[in-house]
Amino acid sequence: MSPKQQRGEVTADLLLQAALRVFVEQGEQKVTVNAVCQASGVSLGSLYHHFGSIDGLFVALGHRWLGRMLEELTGSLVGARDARSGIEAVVAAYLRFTQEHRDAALFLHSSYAERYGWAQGRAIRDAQEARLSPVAAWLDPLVAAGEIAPLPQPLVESLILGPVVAVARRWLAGYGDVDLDEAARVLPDRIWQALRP
Amino acid sequence: MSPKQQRGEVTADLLLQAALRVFVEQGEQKVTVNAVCQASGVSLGSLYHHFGSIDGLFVALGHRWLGRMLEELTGSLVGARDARSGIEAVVAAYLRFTQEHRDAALFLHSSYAERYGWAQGRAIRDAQEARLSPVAAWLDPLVAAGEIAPLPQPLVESLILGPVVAVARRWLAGYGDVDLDEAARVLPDRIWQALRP
DNA sequence: TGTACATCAGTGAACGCGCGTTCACTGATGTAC
DNA sequence: TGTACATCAGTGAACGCGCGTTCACTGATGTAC
Repeated sequence: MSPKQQRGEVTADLLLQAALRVFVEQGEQKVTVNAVCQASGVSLGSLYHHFGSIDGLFVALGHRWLGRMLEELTGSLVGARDARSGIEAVVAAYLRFTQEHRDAALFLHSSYAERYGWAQGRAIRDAQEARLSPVAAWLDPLVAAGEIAPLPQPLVESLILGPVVAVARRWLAGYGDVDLDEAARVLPDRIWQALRP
Repeated sequence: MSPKQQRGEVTADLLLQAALRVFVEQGEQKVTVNAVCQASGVSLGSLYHHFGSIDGLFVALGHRWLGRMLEELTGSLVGARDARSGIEAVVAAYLRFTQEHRDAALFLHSSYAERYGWAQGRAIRDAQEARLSPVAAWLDPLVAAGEIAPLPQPLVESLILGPVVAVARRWLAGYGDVDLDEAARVLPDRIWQALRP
């Protein structure tokens, strides 16, 4: 299924880009094979050649952007020495990604993630755990070392990512009542206050 | 459109219940007119008589449950004297609602809310503001009085509801790694630490 | 370097299915006198 | 209390549209010798 020639890669990329564009501009319901083909200039047959089905296209789109998002989060944690700086890094990375890839962030925050998980059955578990994996893996030793309050891991994660996701969703909704830069400045300290031992 | 006879109300209720059931059991995609009619034992024509369209049914379902949820949150704040007790009340109310109405909570946390908003155009603004309205209205004077840290209102809301929503979503996903009762016990204090002046 | 062949990539007409919706109708309920 | 009538509620066959998918085919690219 993965392209073996360069032009194949280009075509697949055109389709993925078009799918995201249609999703953002026209809504999830309108992401049909015809709409994507028309928006990309690629033929119907090519879509099936590369992705097998419209669901396959969705899965590939989610895979691509979830992967890129995770890279950002993982990368942001590499240089973090203590809990505080790590929290700051993750918050900043999440909000920066949201700002720089608004379309993809809208897609990732949509119901797609759920259906993607459902369709994949067990994969929902892995996918979801993978999603939080870099953050969770980074947190575990800190909680054990007493640098973070002794709470169950899911609660720690929720206290960190919950406010960030909420702010991101609000910004994505486009009310204009949220400033991501300000949030990146203000939130880490507040979140840290919630987590200190 | 609203029923004028008792049996009409019963029928409409059967349809709303069936729609939620199909949504939870078979997924958003499968909530079709035929599926809902079959699950409810109500005829196709009746669905259209009461709701006008499948979208109308969705809108009514969202309206019903969003309303009930807001009632819970609003009610929980009536007896709250200070910021701490208010936070505790809201967190408890949100998690209790999630636990007691798992199906409805799944629906409310789905992408439906977004499409509902999109379809209604401007109403997205009102709906979303209405959603946070009880909490926001209760917060404003507290921030002004210096009982809560001087942050923009959206950030305060995100710091309160963000972790709660994150925990609720995680519980709804069914990994079984989250205990809502424990969360209701632990989270309020942590959230309060994040918000104290 | 040239030729033959296999594989990959791209195309678009055609198909069938299931969706949302309509409509003409029957039956139940409420109301006026 | 009884009767006539209007409105509300319920029914399901029928329709048309657009969806995802298939398929037989052409063209491009890579490879073996």
